[in-house]
Amino acid sequence: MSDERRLAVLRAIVEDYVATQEPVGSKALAERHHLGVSPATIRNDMAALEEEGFIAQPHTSAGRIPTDQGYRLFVDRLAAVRPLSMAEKRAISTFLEGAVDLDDIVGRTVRLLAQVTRQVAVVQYPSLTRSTVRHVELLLLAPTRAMLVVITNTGRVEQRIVECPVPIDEDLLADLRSKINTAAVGQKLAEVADSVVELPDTFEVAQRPAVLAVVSTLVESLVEETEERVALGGTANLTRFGQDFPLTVQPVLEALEEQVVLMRLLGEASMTDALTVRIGHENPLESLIGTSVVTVGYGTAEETFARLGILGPTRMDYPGTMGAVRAVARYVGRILAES
Amino acid sequence: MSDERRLAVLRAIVEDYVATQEPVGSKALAERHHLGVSPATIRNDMAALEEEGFIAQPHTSAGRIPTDQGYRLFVDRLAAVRPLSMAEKRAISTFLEGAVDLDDIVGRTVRLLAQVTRQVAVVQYPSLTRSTVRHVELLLLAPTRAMLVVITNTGRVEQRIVECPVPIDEDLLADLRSKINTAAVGQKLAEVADSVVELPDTFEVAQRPAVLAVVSTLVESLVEETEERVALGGTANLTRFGQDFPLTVQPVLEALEEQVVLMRLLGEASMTDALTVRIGHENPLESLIGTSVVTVGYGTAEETFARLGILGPTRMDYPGTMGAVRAVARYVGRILAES
DNA sequence: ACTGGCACTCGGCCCCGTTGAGTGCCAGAT
DNA sequence: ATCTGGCACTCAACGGGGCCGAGTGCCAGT
Repeated sequence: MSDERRLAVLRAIVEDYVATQEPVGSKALAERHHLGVSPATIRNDMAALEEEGFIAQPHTSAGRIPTDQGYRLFVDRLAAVRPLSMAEKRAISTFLEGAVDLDDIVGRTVRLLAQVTRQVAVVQYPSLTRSTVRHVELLLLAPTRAMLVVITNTGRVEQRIVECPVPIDEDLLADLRSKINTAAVGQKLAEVADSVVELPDTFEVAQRPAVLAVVSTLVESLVEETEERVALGGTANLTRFGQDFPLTVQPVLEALEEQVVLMRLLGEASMTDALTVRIGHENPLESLIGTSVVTVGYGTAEETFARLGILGPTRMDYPGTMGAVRAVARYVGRILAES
Repeated sequence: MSDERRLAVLRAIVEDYVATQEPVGSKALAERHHLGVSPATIRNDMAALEEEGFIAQPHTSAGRIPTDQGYRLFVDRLAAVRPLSMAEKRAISTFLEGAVDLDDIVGRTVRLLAQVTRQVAVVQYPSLTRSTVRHVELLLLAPTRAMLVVITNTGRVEQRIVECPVPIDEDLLADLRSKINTAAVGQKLAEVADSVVELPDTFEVAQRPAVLAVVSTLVESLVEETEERVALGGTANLTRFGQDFPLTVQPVLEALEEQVVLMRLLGEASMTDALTVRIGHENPLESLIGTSVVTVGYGTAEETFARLGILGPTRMDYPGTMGAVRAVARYVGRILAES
């Protein structure tokens, strides 16, 4: 029994099932995909595939549907990422061109992804961990109250209010400002803490409390704000999945409301820019049975900013979805590199 | 036929239907609510109520359910806003106390509302139109590039990059900064444009291009950023509404993804702080048949910052929901006033 | 190693009778 | 006048029975 044909049968099953959403039987398979064998032969192959755990039958007398394992094999060995048409590419490009700031870029991206893939889209904001400091500004709001503004190379701006134990004067502030900038500009956020920790020592003792307040707020904000943000869109697409899926809609919606969960879905530590597909049980959440997650990193050639991707039922069009996700990621990376 | 009893019957129907989600019949009504009359009498009242359009029967031989008009009457004349228990109030208070910045406050509020009402929650960010300028800061990033930061009394911070046709020096910038602040601080955002428009005239001709660039960016940003933002949460609650509602889940989810639509839901121009209830067709969207929107303004005693509210099926617990929405709004207003 | 044939299983569908909640109406009671 | 009890009627929901057909596994034959 040819091993190749068995794979062909699996591929056919996945493709048909994804297209029709119905268990696919040997007869239909033999007709629609012109593999030159009879239904009976296919049945034997199917029996073998089932034995190995790649497909299953919902009821005794029904067709087969792929298991998570079956999809996995399909994605790994049978599916080529389908590139997008020129028209699609152009549409993506022009839609993203119009963005005016970071929020807008991310917002557009998430809408775009949702629309193109017709799935739920998730986009991480460019990671602060990897971004560098472009400028740090200090403003005096009141004698004992300053404002700290950090601008990153990815266009993100974070601000904090610093309450000072003692009054600060403008001269001190200016001095501090320039020293902080000298120490921090160009550094990755994570490294800034080390660079500024010894700054207070360079000031007179009387000034140290104020300096310390500012520096510690800076360090604290960098650590704290490193927490990643995530944008979400296309949840309406969840309802497209007929009557079988809705039982799962609830937990999925719940999961999607938790930032932390979204972060985990996007692949946690796996900070490569590789296109990854997590199928059903491979996901870190138990409540996501029946759903797959397709993600990829985006950024410039040199560094990955963050990840984006989609979430949908395991029975999705993997080649097309993967192509769309990858294409969108590329354009977003390009746009961000320009700005 | 006593008009009062007819109202009592309507109230009973609404209450029972909201509780059970099933059409309510005359017999059950007579039993559960001890109005001292027989089912037959109630039937007569029901017939009258139906005649007037307050209730309807889904099938010939089924109980009655309230119409949108029926709910309207219920809300207007029969329902008292139910105040929350001490425990609930305390929970709200402590949950909101922990917030660290504006985003956090809004985020917590939306989660809180969703949880307390078990509906979809919507919270407008404090309106920039009504807020005032607390401080304007100018930083020189490069000789022809400045950064403009506007801090409002509601804690919101907006920043813009200003590209200058000619180099600016620090002295000019300092002068401009102080003049802008003198003119703008304390003003409502909408009024700032008028206050600063003549500023360029007070500078030397050579400096005007630079000043103009900054001022026009300021004005532009104030106009543009007046666009309201909205936070959304609790969409998972949409799935609670059994099998009849899900047909409507799709359009609702779609609607909720549009910021503009959300803004309209929250009541557009109706910038009072009054608790308002829009029932079914009263909503500005056709796709929201079967859903009601309960909103209220929040802010300080003097001014309303924005609105917040929830969205759920017309068959909701109005007294409880209204109470919860109002209570949350009060606490949010208080928190914002403090900070 | 593949194919055609065959018996078998079982979910989906349609038809149909039963059930029971709920209604409207009317004649009688208060 | 107003309410009540009784009564006939309607109709959605439920469940059982029978049919159909897609799909399977197995086996004997090419």
